[in-house]
Amino acid sequence: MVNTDKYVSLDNILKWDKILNLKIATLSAKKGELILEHGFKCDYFYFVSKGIVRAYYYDLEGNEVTHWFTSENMLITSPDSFFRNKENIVNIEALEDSELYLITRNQIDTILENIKGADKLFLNLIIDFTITFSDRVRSIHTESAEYRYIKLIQKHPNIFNKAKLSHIASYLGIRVQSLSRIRKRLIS
Amino acid sequence: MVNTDKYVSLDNILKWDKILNLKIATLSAKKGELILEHGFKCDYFYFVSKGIVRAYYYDLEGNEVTHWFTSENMLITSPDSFFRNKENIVNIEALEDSELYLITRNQIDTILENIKGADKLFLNLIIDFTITFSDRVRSIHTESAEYRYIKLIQKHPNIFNKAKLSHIASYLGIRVQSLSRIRKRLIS
DNA sequence: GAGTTTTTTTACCCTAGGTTAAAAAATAAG
DNA sequence: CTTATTTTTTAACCTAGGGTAAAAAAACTC
Repeated sequence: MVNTDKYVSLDNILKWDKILNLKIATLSAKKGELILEHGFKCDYFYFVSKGIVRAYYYDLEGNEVTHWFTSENMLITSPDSFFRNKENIVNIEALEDSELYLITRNQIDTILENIKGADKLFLNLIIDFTITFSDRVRSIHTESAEYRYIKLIQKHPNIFNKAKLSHIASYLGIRVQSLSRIRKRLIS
Repeated sequence: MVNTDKYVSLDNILKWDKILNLKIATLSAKKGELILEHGFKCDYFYFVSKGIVRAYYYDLEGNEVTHWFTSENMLITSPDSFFRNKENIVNIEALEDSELYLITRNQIDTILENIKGADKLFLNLIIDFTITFSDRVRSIHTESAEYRYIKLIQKHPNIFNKAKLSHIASYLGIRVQSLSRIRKRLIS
């Protein structure tokens, strides 16, 4: 029962599901389909085993704002709804046909209570979330939209080649038109 | 040895220190003193038992940019240095005379291995970090600097009445002059 | 409490990105 | 293919905040 992995992986999930008989649910989502809708509670930690998904919310004018992207073998949820029981504000949609594992809080508790070392895996998972968002704040505050766009495309071509420009623009905190302007500037 | 608290508190730290003989170090920092300097590793999770501290880094032009503030009974660290062993980029300074407990990774491991329920406390702690930063990104992308300034002052008067305007401005992602302009607009 | 240093405000002009609207290009649907 | 729809680009003008510099106010220092 010793676990030597460093992250919560699909292998782990399948193993835990089998050992503890958790009956973790799965979900197939077609391109464009909503996986989670805002306004309710978020009951799952979603593990994306296939595809790419996008979380977004609306600003005061009703524009979609991309919060983050998640691709294969990564987890996504609405932290303050899933962990703190607040009303969920994000929508999660599939950017291409996707497959997900839906893990509940109870299942996580069961895993934490029965699998030695799982606490460190989940801790590491959440630490990665923290580092990612923390660095995102730093990036927004110290780097230009143009620089951040270039960095994104280079670092995550798989994600950003599938996303619409409007998704990327709002992820960067700018309008599509501005991103288009930036792209034009980059070509010449 | 059952632990019913929800967060990593000073009480917890003192109790763990006693039970496990961790010999957690303490640090007194005078107003203006640096608690952590960038360029090295960050070896501690800092628990602020008294005072207010500020974490900041430098942008490409050499301007200080406030990353976050931490006041009494809260923890602060450089997540990707402390947890991932990267070179630390933040400086942490005392905004007033402060007292801190310095917790090492080994001490945390010892706590996790010996105290039943501590895993959930640390998990909750890191989840709060994630929620805070995640919401900060949302806030930056959907709310004006003026609105975010008003919100800060109302929500954390204790912190933001002690900080210089330049600290608050860079926390908001704007220049002091712009914050000054916003403040003038708010008076009239 | 006069003088020095730091912080905050003000003012002027500048720029990245916003807004609105329309054209062009790419996708999807028949 | 052809048409309809969605996405991306372009353009003209607007605005929040940036850059520079200097004045005013506040906070230390001796």
